[in-house]
Amino acid sequence: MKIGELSRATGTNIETIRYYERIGLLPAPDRTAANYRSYGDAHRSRLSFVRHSRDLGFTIEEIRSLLDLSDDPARDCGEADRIATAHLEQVEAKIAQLTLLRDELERIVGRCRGGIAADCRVIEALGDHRHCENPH
Amino acid sequence: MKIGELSRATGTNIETIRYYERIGLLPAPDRTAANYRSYGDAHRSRLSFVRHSRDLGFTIEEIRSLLDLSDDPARDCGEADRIATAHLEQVEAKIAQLTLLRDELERIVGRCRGGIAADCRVIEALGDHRHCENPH
DNA sequence: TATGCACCCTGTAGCAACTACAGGGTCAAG
DNA sequence: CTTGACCCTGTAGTTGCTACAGGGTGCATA
Repeated sequence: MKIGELSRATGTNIETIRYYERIGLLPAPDRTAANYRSYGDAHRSRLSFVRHSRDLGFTIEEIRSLLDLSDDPARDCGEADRIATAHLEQVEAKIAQLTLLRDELERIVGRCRGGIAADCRVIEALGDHRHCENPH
Repeated sequence: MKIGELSRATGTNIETIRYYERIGLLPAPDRTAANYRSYGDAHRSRLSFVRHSRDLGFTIEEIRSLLDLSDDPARDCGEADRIATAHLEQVEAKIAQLTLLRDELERIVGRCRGGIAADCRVIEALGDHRHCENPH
């Protein structure tokens, strides 16, 4: 399969596939006589793994570790669980932070009554942290 | 006030202050005889505005628009409200997305019973989107 | 007077994770 | 034989900083 097909099969931008190869996340595939990349099923499932992990918010380095693990089926699986657990904690922390932020924005938004900027409570609130009720 | 003082007064990295000046977010201050930047209260409150807005997740370009508005007190304030409302909606969308993601990660994490990678359900789940219950 | 240290300056390069060209080659259909 | 879709490499841009390298300034202390 050529790069365009792999791109469609996995929903990945062509440039991104080449980027993953360049940084060593995907192995370099064979080439055709015309120097086109030629992929097989192993490439497709590896790329799916990468995309799915990226969609779940794992970093490239985390994915690299996860791929190393799955490349060596004899290794201890606990490491994969640790990476995923740590990532889950990060996501939870991010949600908590964004929730505080949302509450603060809700307080700020809608206080504007359509006057002129000099009287704007939105601008006033942005300029002065003391108007906030939460740390953020 | 020199840049180090402004840095401490606003909790902003010195390099970041110079960066904001370079991209035109902060006006270039006067210089001392030794070519040191010399800031006044107007700079400090403008920088506080920028920092606070960044903490609330506004982009540099959004902040640029908000600053333009506050620089011209006669202008219509509705624009500030529109920017803040749009931003709030983005934050809400991000929270919703991260929540789906968290649910998915929770399903994946903890399924590992400490075996070997070949049997790892974490790795299996990452490789196959069909194990997911949500879009993400 | 020397010298040490904290502070300041400019300019450039790095980070993550792509994305977007420019400038070229290949291949099948009409 | 040309058109159009596809592929190649290499480099530069994106956001919002952060981190040097290599130098200058200013003040207190030995």
